Amino acid sequence: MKPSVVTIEPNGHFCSDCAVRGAAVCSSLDAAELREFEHLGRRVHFDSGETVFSEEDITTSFYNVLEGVMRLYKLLPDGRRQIVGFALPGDFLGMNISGRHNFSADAIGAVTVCQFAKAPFGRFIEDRPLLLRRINELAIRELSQARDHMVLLGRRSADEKVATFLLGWRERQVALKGLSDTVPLPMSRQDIADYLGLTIETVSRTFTKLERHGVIEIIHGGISLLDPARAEALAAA
Amino acid sequence: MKPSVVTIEPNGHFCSDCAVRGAAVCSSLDAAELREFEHLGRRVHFDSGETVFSEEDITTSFYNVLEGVMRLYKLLPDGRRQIVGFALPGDFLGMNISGRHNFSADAIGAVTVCQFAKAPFGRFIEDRPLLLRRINELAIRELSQARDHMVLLGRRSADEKVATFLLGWRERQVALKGLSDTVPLPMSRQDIADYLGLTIETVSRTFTKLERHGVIEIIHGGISLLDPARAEALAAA
DNA sequence: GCTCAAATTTGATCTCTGTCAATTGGCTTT
DNA sequence: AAAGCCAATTGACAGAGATCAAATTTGAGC
Repeated sequence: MKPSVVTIEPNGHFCSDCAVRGAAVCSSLDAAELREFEHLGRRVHFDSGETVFSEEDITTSFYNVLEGVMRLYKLLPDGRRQIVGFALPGDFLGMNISGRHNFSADAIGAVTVCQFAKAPFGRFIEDRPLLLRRINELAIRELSQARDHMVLLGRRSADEKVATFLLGWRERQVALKGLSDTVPLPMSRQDIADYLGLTIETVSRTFTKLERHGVIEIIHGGISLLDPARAEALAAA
Repeated sequence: MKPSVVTIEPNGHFCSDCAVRGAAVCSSLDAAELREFEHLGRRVHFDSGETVFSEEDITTSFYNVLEGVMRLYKLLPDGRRQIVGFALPGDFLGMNISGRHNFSADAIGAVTVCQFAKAPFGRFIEDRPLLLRRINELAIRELSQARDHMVLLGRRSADEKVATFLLGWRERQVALKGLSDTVPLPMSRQDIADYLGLTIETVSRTFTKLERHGVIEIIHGGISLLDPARAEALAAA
């Protein structure tokens, strides 16, 4: 939204104690490579609502999300928006073949990324097939998720969409922070609507309905999943 | 649909005069590698309607489409279907990280594929980073297409969906067979509906409406694009 | 050419979700 | 605490596309 005010920590971070080490691209590197890799990336912070990169921008960097949540979206000429995904710690952004980003990304809440300039990163990959393999793995995983989301967008009802979203989001939280039935939802209702191909009103009504039926409880900044089994049933339909 | 009757040409085909050489994965191989590669793949034919592989099947092979069209789709438990793409000559199928296919694929009309057993193909890639790079490129391109399709499914009207589909399909035909305003549509209306997240009736009505307005002419086995400019306008909206 | 089945088109109606509008709630600023 | 603002909720209504149903066209055998 607003022009980015970016804070670059000049120095003093180490991959070896990186929060996402193991989950991220860098999991394919050994200790020696990691030390070299360290010099390629810079930690960069973004404040809530800041845009990290925009669709059609020339790709100058790749990004490894370290902390926070980002929304990834595409806009139609008339302003309609489709959120194509939410990025969480461990996600790797910026791959493309056109040399331009094919979606926009902005921070939902405070975000920290590990930013790599495109050229040196490309050179680093060159003779590290394992890293390329890892990147390929991530791309294929995303492709699979994208296809799942197509099914949701094209063939599921509003109720199913919302239930599926809540369960899927919880799943990701669990993978990141461990099991809990309290699901934080840092994104707005509008974000959820644009992710599910619905309107904000329909999302809101569906949340209310789920709450009335005792499936969830709407709490500040998220929901509490009271009846996971019923939610699963709604999602599968 | 029916159990597959597969014809394996025992021998006598050569990558060097393969129709998709250059467009496909193999474009990254040099002459020497190609000769070795030749022994890995077998040409296999599928008749119209035959299933090449099914979602959740253990992945035993990769496929390079040589001729024909395939529909790639996912089913919900209750039978609703979402077609996640159509595969044309040059497309590479079977990549996944779970070891299982994450969609089903069947032949629309007669199809020829170049089939590779998973293990030897994996070994062949092992020490050929260029091939891996090429596969990665294809995955990333598909990912980009998948995201475009999410926008269509989530945020476009029926008219826009159909117009976008016709233009996109024509584009692929052009890339494959050269420019023509006659667009063959080998897939059924139901397939188109399941690709666009619509019903067959809506697709049919939209075709009729486009024809009434002089944008297309519905011809045997396809359409003729009478007014590409107006179609573009409808698609962009 | 004739028959039967399947695909497509067309029509009538319904309903889910969108649109428009007003209200409520939460948070920040003063 | 009051004012102002934005996000979220709720209500009333409308419409795009789905559903149900029937007619028509197309294609495969015979």
